Amino acid sequence: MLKISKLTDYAIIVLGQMANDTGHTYTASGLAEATGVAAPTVSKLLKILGKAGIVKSTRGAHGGYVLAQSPQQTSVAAVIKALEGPIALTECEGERGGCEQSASCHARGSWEVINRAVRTALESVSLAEMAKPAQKHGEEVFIPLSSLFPLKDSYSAE
Amino acid sequence: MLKISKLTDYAIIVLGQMANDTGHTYTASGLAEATGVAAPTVSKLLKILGKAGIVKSTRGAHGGYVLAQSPQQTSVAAVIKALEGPIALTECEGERGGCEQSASCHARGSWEVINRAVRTALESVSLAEMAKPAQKHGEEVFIPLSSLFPLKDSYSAE
DNA sequence: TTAAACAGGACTAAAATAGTCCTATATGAA
DNA sequence: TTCATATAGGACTATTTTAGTCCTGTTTAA
Repeated sequence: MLKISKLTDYAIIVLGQMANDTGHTYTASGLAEATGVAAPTVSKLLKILGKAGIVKSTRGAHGGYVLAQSPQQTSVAAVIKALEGPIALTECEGERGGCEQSASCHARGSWEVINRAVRTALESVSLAEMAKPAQKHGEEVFIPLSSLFPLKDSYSAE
Repeated sequence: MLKISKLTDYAIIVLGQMANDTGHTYTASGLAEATGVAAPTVSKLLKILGKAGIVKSTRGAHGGYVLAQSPQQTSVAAVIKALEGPIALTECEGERGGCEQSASCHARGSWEVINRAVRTALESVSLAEMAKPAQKHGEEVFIPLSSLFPLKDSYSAE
């Protein structure tokens, strides 16, 4: 499926909650209650997000989690990457020799272009935008996706 | 995972093979041999692609499959859609009431923007481009992805 | 010292995918 | 008419992923 996992979905919701008050330290159980996501699940994903550097944790009494960066600086891409690994629609990226489909895989380069497009789209949306309160979504969303396509340029620049 | 399934991957490879000679009628077993994909698997995916109208089939002796449209007219998005359903990163699309995460899902509208971006990226790449013979992919791929972002416009036009 | 919280894994259950196989139907040719 | 070739459709199993829970250890404030 070309879908994000539920864990990633929950992560966006939980992080969106944390974006409401970046000065506050949130506990896992508190976030679970606030979002309706099961407590062990919230705990699990916060640990992963902690390792990825998306949230910072404080242990011990009065401990908890805060966003490591502002909601504006945290991209959806980073969250997906933390929970699901690098954003690529096919396996044949990164590792060499994984896909030895004889010589029939002319498609690799094209997949890379597609991957890049998807990646850029996801990098262009910040947590702040995802967390915005309902504002008649569907007709009034203005997200700066314009920087998306100098694709050809970024390609040759590499 | 934000990945396409193996079946979809195979489909692109098989369709790429068929794009080589649009006048020729290919049998499932012949395509299996040519691509290295297992015969039952090729057979399975061609049936699905047939239902979706991406290939046309002829039964009986001397039967087989041909592309229903030219490789230029067949988009990667159409192939993914045929095999995996509508392109959407989250479930909360289409059906109403699937995601009753209380009121905490402010994210829906933003997901829709992201979905649209991904969908557009995939619609912008044709089978012809995926099937191109190796041409130093990675520095020489010119794909018309420019039409991608009148996103805001297409939004309000809905 | 104790209670509150995170850290790190281990583990089970459920769901999705991958892959194979069987039977039925259609078609062209001997 | 019969036979070989192919697709149509679906059932089925095994494997892999994902989801979700739980346990044990460590840190810290009161």
